[in-house]
Amino acid sequence: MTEIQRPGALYQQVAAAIREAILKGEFAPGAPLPSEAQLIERYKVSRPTVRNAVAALRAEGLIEVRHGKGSFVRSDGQPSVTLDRRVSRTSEGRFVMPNGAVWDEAEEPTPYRSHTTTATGQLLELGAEEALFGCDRLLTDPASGTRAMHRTLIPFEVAEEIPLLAEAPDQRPASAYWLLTQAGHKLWWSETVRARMPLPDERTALQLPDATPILHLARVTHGTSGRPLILEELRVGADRAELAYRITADKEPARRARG
Amino acid sequence: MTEIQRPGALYQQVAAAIREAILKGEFAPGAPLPSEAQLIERYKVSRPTVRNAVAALRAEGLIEVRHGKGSFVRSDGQPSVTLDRRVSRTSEGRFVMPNGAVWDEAEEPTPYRSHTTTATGQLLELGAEEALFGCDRLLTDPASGTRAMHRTLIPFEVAEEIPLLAEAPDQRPASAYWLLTQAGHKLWWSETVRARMPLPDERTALQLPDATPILHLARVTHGTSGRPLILEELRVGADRAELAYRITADKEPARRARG
DNA sequence: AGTCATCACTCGTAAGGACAAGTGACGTCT
DNA sequence: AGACGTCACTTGTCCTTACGAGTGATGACT
Repeated sequence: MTEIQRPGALYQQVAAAIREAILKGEFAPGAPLPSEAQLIERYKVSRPTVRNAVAALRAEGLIEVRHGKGSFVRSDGQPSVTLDRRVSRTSEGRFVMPNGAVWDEAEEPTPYRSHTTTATGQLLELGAEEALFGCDRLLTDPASGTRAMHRTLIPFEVAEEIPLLAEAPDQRPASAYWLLTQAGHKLWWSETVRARMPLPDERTALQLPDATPILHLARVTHGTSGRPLILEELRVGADRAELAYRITADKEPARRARG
Repeated sequence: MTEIQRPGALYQQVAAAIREAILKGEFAPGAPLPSEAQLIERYKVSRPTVRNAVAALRAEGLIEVRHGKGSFVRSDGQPSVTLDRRVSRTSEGRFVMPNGAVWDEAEEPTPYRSHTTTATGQLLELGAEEALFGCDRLLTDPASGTRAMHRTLIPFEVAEEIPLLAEAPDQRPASAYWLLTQAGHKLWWSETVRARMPLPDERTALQLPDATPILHLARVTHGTSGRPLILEELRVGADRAELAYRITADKEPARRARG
């Protein structure tokens, strides 16, 4: 290491030096970084040290490494898709998902029967092991290449009350909303948002690059009856998508807290 | 490696074996994993290979490593705080932030003068380098230990029109909302949500563990005039916090798209 | 001219050794 | 009994060496 000795570990000094160089603009977004061999010579350190530094920057999401080609500065790029999470209705009363147009289904969805887990049971205000319909979709946005995993869960009890719902649990959510409305429900939704690192299967299914978290949404449809009607889950790579909400002031007192 | 040879790299096989063992419940959340030495003996591989495998699991957020103590299974814990992102008003019309009660300010906030960047300028529908007031806060929730970074940005032009706003730009957002309302504005908000890996300074400020993304919110306050009034940014570790929104159907046609 | 082998470059994987540094318990000394 | 040093354990850092594997250009062969 030819330079500073400050922050501690050698590889961190190297990482910091490269990070500075990038942020200073010495390496433009998309441009290749020096190869490992060059970094070894530049900073007079061994290869593991260089690789350790590169790994750190990779974990930060600052660079991207391609086998056989080199390391490249990641464009600090904004997400290319904004998912508008509002629910709109046409003048005839039909539901329109603002982003419904851009999503394409990769495969024909096939509904299945399953049961609530502790997590999904809590969101649906049911116990564990309660029967429900499920339907998974892999959505893609051809324009941006964004992928997302969508899951619809409908409790048996709810499906039984809405005949058409039980016959075709593979419908898109907007259809289910319409059926529920025709059954006399006035709908509203609660949505929770989390971010976490993807599991290995999510990484491959969503084709995520390194150091890319996913946004994990859970939307619960509420009707006029007390209990939740539908649970939808959406998982999407945070490198590609951002969410948009609209908020208006309401008069209800604040409640809710968990922990 | 004493077992399977399938997926490719040795360290990935080791990582997969450990991952399986964890998910199978062989190691309970919070329990210590075998030490590196034990893993070396168990799988008959070298130390770098074991460390590589452990590093992979760490990047997945599955385990946590403490220097001098060992590796531990991370509790797949749900976030301990749910941030209700609604805006409520009391019967007198005052604004109440649902989570305002739990947040504590670590230091006295000091407002400053700054300028829009391309990112903040776009959200405020201003150009770059436009003058504005800024005020940063480090929020903490003593009960859960959750930390968050909050920033308020108010364009000069807006502050000039609302006298009290310009005199005390360090007020909490609810106060600013109140002043805007008294100036005749009927408020609504648009909020965008992103997730990304933290920068080094965010990691330390928010005291984030490894492989923990942050949720990055941008809330824009809109009034009766056409232009945005306030921009608030909130950054919080996704291991501790989740977001909650309430959605009602509206009749506006879908718009918006970026990319 | 077109096809394909080769080569030089890149990063990925794996092993081995050595020492530093954090942690906690045990045992000795005061 | 209490304080403190030591020691055995843990992970962290760093080096050397070697080979495997993906990529693209060069050049020879057909």
